[in-house]
Amino acid sequence: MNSISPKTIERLILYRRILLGINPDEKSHIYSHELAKMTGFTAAQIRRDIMAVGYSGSPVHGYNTQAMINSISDFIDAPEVQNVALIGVGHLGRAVLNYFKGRRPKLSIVASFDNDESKVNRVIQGCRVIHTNELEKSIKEMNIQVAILTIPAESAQEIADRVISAGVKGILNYAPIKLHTPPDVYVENRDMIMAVEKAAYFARQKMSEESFYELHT
Amino acid sequence: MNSISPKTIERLILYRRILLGINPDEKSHIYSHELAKMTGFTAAQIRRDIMAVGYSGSPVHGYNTQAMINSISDFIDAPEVQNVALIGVGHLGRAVLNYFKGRRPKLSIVASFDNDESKVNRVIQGCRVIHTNELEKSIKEMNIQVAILTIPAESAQEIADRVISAGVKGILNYAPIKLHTPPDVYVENRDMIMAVEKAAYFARQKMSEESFYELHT
DNA sequence: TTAACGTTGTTATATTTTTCACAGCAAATA
DNA sequence: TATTTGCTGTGAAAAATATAACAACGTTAA
Repeated sequence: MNSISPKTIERLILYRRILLGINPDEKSHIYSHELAKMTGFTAAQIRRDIMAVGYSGSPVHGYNTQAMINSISDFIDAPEVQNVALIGVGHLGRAVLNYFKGRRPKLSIVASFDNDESKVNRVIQGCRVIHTNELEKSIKEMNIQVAILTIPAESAQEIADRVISAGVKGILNYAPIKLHTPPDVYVENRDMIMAVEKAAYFARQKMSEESFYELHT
Repeated sequence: MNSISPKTIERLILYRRILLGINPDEKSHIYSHELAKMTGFTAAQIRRDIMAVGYSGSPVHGYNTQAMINSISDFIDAPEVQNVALIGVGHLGRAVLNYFKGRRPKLSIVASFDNDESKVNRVIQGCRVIHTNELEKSIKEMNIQVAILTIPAESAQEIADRVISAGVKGILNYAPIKLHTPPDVYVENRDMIMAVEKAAYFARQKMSEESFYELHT
């Protein structure tokens, strides 16, 4: 049972995205160093990652783009469509719905929830809004395993508890709070405030690196 | 020049957030294992990270929350306020503005940009919208070093090039595309589609782990 | 006073992740 | 035919990251 690293998963998802953007009629094959250039990773790392999904390229032509997409998809995607719920139809929720809409055939945001009566039953970004009262019921009915939390920090833990009780196993958490969850639930945190702080910190680092080199040339 | 790892930076930002949420009158000190419980990291790792910022606790009382906040802040924050720009005042942009507003005293989103005439000059989430035509000019005038890109993938590279030409050193990129940037610019990618795919993948993993254990007990 | 306790700071160890380096191979070339 | 070329796949090495382990040390309690 050799588990694959989360970082590799992220990269594989990126490779697939890039490959999907290539017209196979114009370019049926691709070399690891070409993908490296496009993704910013190293060629060796790409070869390693590809190894992990069990696909092999040709030493002469490189990787067949279609075959590689298929291998990655076999590895990453579920055999059938996975249903996803989005909780919190504010600006962020709408943005996610909009970005995501129709992008991944094997993933479908089938329900959105909000406790704002004025939103309930409206269809927003192609998704009908259900009242949060119905959260557990709807999640069970629709067999939803993944939940996206685009709600304020104050309500995040409560909602997390509720979706988990209804059977959700993966949470994408945009609330700037550490969720307390059982070990059989995966949580991916996307803290926007932290992201800005991080970018600002490393921007500063880059600036000081620059002045360092200027001094030493 | 001992550089600190990005992972440690992320954790430090989280520690500070948690510490800021503690009332110092009720709890003036905290032990590494308490922070561990709250953050989900291990106590050893927390002690390590704290070491990196040069703060020391007491073997008896643990860490003084205020002193620790100050040490982390001295380490993470710039001495003066860093100015940040947000480009793309759609749903996502508004969400970021709203989440971020007033959260970090040393970071200020001082300008937002959009090329939709109907938004220009309106004040959205407390920030006046400037036309994208004025991007370079405004960034230089306001001495902005960090840019948040909440725009569609199609325009992301062009905008990135432009903000970099105007002096930006850190980019927080929400567009689902790999930006091509010079080495003296830091890019933090926050790809929402990928985040959903990742959460879905690991949700599935958790489910199969579970059935694995069920079979073997 | 002395011993036991519980925590930090830090060194050592383990683990994970990335990079290097090169054998092996088919095609192109001489 | 023999040689060169330029790729992949992968074992080995290196680098980065996390964990374990424990001395040192006030405090508490006997």
